[in-house]
Amino acid sequence: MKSEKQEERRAEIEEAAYRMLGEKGYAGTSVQAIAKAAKASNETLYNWYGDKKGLMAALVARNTETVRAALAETAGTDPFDQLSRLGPVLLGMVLGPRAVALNRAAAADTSGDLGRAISEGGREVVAPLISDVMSRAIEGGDLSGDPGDLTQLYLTLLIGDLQIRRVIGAIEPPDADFCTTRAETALAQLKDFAAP
Amino acid sequence: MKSEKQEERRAEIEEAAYRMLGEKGYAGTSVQAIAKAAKASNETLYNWYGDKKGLMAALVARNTETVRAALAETAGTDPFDQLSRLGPVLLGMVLGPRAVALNRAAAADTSGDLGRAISEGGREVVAPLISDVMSRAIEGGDLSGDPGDLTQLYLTLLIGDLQIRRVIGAIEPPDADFCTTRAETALAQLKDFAAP
DNA sequence: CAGAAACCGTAATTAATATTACGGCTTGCC
DNA sequence: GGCAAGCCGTAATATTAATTACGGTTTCTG
Repeated sequence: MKSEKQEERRAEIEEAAYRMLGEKGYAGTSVQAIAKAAKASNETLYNWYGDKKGLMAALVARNTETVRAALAETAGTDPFDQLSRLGPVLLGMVLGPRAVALNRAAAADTSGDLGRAISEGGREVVAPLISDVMSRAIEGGDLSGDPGDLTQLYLTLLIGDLQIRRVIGAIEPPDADFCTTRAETALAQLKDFAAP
Repeated sequence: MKSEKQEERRAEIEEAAYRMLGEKGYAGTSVQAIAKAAKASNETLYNWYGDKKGLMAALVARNTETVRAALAETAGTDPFDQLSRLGPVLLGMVLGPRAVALNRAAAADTSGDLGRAISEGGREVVAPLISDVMSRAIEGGDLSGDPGDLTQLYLTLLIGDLQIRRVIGAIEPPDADFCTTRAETALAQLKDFAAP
């Protein structure tokens, strides 16, 4: 109700939740443990979030905001410029601890609610943004094709199956260099595919 | 020990395990439930597989065999022919209930053992197979580039982020048409990209 | 066929954990 | 100041599931 302070508290709690998820995984993270880590009470967590899944949903929402903000930072005039800045950031987030933890939680949710929430807050927020860039590139005569298709292709080339492999623990967290290189490759391939 | 009969029994048990995983997910599937479903005893499961993770590892191994066998079926002389037959099959398996169930189990395994096992039994069995096909295509003058790179690119174009989206429940199981179409697209893009 | 080993059904054991409850302290509001 | 609501620490409840145990039966094995 009193947004100022409580909002801050929520941030702390969700921070703690991320920390626990990262350390112990979804199944290994109890609500009580999160409460203890955040020095909050069990009661508060249940009052605020409803249940464990509700808490996860809140994490997803917060992460969506973070992603949106980070990508907004990369706005630019030249489409390729913007893509080359956006690519590594996006890849880093998609493979970063938060997205991975949330995807693992969603994988454990048989209802599929979390997964859909992630999808809506992730892909469906990012895609329009990239689609805009593609449209500008097409207008500028730098690419040809349908903006939506190009967006899908770019995301495929950029992310590919890296995220699933990261989520199941088959690969280690990548460093910044890797993300940069991969993003460059993806962009180069995109240009090649969709040359006017 | 007595391979004939016990092997059959194991198959039944693992069949039941897959069924339960599909219905209830990893966390929702208890070893007892599997035992009951397979009309086996708890004791037997623990004797044979050690623990729950061991059982999952056995499922992974069995699935590896299935994948290998299915892909071996698609052997052919013309590389593109083979790819166009192999693509839909591979995609169907990767997005099928078994692979999805196992990936979900691996996502819940903080040790990463299952994930690595899946990776070794999946990607690392499939990749050399495709790499061979690529080599033949290159020798025949139908493609150019490095076989390993082309394999990675093909897998990226074919699978992309479909598997993670499927694992978190963001998309429904695909039908055969979808797999066929997507495989055709991936192949076309590969040809386009790696034209000699 | 006898003895042993393996297996089934069923239950005990043990640990967590999601969720609820409660007495006491803080804090904003009148 | 005083009170009402919200929050903390702590504990109770209740359920679930991993793992172990055991008597009775089936199945090998010699």
